[in-house]
Amino acid sequence: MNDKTFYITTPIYYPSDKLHIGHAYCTVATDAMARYKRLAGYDVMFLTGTDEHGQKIEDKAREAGVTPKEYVDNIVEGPRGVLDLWKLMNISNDRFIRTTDDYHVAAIQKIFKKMYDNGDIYKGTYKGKYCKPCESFWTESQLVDGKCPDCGREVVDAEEEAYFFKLSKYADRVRHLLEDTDFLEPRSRVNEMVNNFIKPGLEDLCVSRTSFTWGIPVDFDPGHVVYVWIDALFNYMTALGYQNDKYNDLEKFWPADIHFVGKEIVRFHSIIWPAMLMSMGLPLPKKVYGHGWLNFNGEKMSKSRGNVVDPYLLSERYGVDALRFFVLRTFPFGSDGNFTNELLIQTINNDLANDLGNLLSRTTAMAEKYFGGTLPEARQANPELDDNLISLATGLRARYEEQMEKFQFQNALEEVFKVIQRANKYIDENAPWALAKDMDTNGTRLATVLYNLLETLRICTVLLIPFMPGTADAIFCQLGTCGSCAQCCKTWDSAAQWGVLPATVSVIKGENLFPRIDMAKELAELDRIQEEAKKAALPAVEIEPQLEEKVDFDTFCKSDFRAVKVKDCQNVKKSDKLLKFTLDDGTGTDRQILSGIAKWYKPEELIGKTLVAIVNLPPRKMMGQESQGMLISAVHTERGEECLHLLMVDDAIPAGAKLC
RNA sequence: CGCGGGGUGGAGCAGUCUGGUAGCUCAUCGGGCUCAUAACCCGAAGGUCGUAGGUUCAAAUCCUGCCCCCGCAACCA
Repeated sequence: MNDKTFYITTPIYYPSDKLHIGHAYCTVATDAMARYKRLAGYDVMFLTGTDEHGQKIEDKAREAGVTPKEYVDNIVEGPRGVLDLWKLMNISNDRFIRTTDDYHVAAIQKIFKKMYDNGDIYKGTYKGKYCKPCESFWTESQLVDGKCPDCGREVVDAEEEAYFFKLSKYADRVRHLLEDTDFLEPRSRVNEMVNNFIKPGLEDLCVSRTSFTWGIPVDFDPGHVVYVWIDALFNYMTALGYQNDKYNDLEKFWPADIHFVGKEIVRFHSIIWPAMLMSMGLPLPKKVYGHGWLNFNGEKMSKSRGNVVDPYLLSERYGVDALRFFVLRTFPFGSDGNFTNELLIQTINNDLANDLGNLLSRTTAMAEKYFGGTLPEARQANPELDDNLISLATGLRARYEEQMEKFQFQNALEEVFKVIQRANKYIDENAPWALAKDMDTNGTRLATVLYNLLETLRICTVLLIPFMPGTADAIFCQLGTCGSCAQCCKTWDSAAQWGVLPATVSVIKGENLFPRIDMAKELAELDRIQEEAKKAALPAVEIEPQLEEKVDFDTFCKSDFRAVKVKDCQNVKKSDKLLKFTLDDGTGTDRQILSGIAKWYKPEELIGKTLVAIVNLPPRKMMGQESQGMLISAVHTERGEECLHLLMVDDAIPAGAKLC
C-alpha cells in the first residue's frame, strides 16, 4: 500500500462545441502534474470530464435537431470528440466523469436535498429581465442598451420561482480562506476575487431553474432543475463515490490536492465551491490554481474571430509531444500566454531539434562510429572537464522538483534544458572526434566522455517523462535502456544518481526524433489551412433575411419588369466590376444597361441570352456611361463568399414581354 | 473615479512580493569546430526597464499622478 496519495483535477469542460487548444492546455498541464507525481511515487487520482447540462446545450441540440443527450454524446464520444482528443494527447486520466452519468445525477439530487434540509437552500424568487421571444432571463448588466443582448428586443421585468443557496452566510469564512491561506493561487487572483465579489457583498446564489429542462431534476419539486453550480462542482466528489456506490475512493483521495482551473472559473472554485462544502460540513480541497489563457496572435481565441487553434491539426503535424512540450515550456502557467505558430515552430526547432534531438543524435552517432554502439568498460575521468557537467546533472532533479511543486512547468523545463545545453558544450570542450584519432591512447577517455553524455541524457529524459511520455520512451530506447536495466534507469530515484547506466551500455542510433521544420514554408501552410478552416466554419449558404415591411400592391405594380435579349455585352474600360449590355427590349430602340457583375460573368457568354430587367428606373451614369435600368439577379452568400446568378429565362419569350 | 493584468535592447518574455552588477530565447554581426538534424560552441553590438514626481546611500523592483494596450464586469461553463 502506498500512503502518499495525490488527487488532481481539470475542470469538467462544457461540450457545447468541439474543444480547442485552451482546453488541451489545461488538460496537458494536469496530465504532466499527474505523471510527475506518479513518477515521484505517489498514488495518483487524475480526474477530468464534461459538464453536460444547461440551457446552451439544450439550444444547440435543438438547432442540430437532436436530443441534448445525443448532442453531447457525439461531442464527447463521437469521432474527434473529447475522449478522442485526450487519447490523442496521451492524457493519463484515471477517471472520466460526465454529469449525465446516472450515479452523478442521483448523487446530486441527494446533495441538493441535504442542503435544502439543513436550511442552506431555500425557495425564493429570481428577479430579472425577461425577453419573451427568446424565452430567456437576463440580468440588468447583461442588457445591451436596455434590450435583449440576443435579439435586441424589449425586455420586461419578470420573476421566476427558484431555489437559492445561502452563499452570503459563508462570506466571512471564504474571505478568510482566500486572504489568509494559500488556498487560491496565484496570489494575484485573490485580490480579484475579494475586491470584485466578496467586498461588494455576496448575494445568495440561484441554484435551480425552471426556464429550461436539460438538467438534473430537483426530485422533490417537479419543474425545477438543478442549476450548474451544484451539478458541476460536486463532480470532484461524486467521481470518488460521494453519495453513490459506483466508486469508493473518497476516504483515500478527498480532499483533493489541487484543482487546476482556468481563470474564468476561479470565482466558482474559490468562492462558491468552498462555501458549498462548508455548508455540507465537508473538507475543502487543499488548493485551487487559476491558470492563464492562451491567446492567439495577441487576441482572445474565439469562434467568431475564426482564430481557434485546433489541437488535432497541430498534433498530427508535429507530434503530440511537441505540442504538449510547447505549451508548458513556453508560457508561465499562471498568466496568459500568446500562442503563435511562429513561436511553436521556433520552440520545436530550437529546444527539441537543435538542443535535445541533436544532442541525442550526435552522442549516439559517435558511440556507434567509434565503438560500434557498445562502450568499453574502462574509464578515465578528468575532473576538470567532467565535474561541472556531472554536478549540474545530478543536482537537476532537486531544481526541477522545486519548480514542479510550484506548478512552474516553464521553469522546470528551463532547468532541464540548461543541462542539455551544458552537455552540448561539453562535447565541444572534449572534442571526441579529436580523441578518436588515436584510439590506443585516448579510447578510454573517449568512452568516458560518451558515457557522461549518455548519463546526462538519461537523467534529463527521466524528468521529461511527465511532459513527453512517448518521446521519453523513444529516447530511452536509443540510450540502450530497453533491455536489462530497463526499469532502474527510468526511476525518480535514478534521476538524482550518477552512473546508473551500465558501463558497457549499447546505444541504438534511431530516427531523428524531431526533424527541423522549415519555418517559412510551414507558416504559409498553416495560414492556408487556417484560412480554409475559417471558411469551412462559415455557413454553407446564407440568404438575406426577408423584409418585414410590406409593399402595397400599387407601388409594386409601378415596377416595370421586361424580358430583354442581350445583343451585345462588353467589359467597361477601367472598371473591373462593370459590364455594358446592349439590349433588345422590344421597342425597336436599343437599351443600354450597366451591371456590376463582371466578377461572375464573361461578356461573350451572355450574348444572345434572355434576361430580366426593370426598365423604368431613372437613368444613371456609371463610369461616364448611361445605364437605363437594372438587370435582375439572384444573390446569396456561400461560405462567406458572395454569389450571384443573373435571372435567365426561356429564349422562347419575346423581347419586351412584360413580367407581372 | 467598476475590477484585474500588462507596458523591460529589433521580436517574444523572465526579473518586481524579499530594492543593491538588467537576464533568457529568437533575429543581427564576427569567430571556432566538423561528431551531429545547415546543427553545435565562443564572442560582439543593441535597453535612460511606458511617463512625471517621491522615498532611499541605492529603485525595473517601494509610494503617488498620468498615458497606452488587453481581459473581465456575476448566475454566463
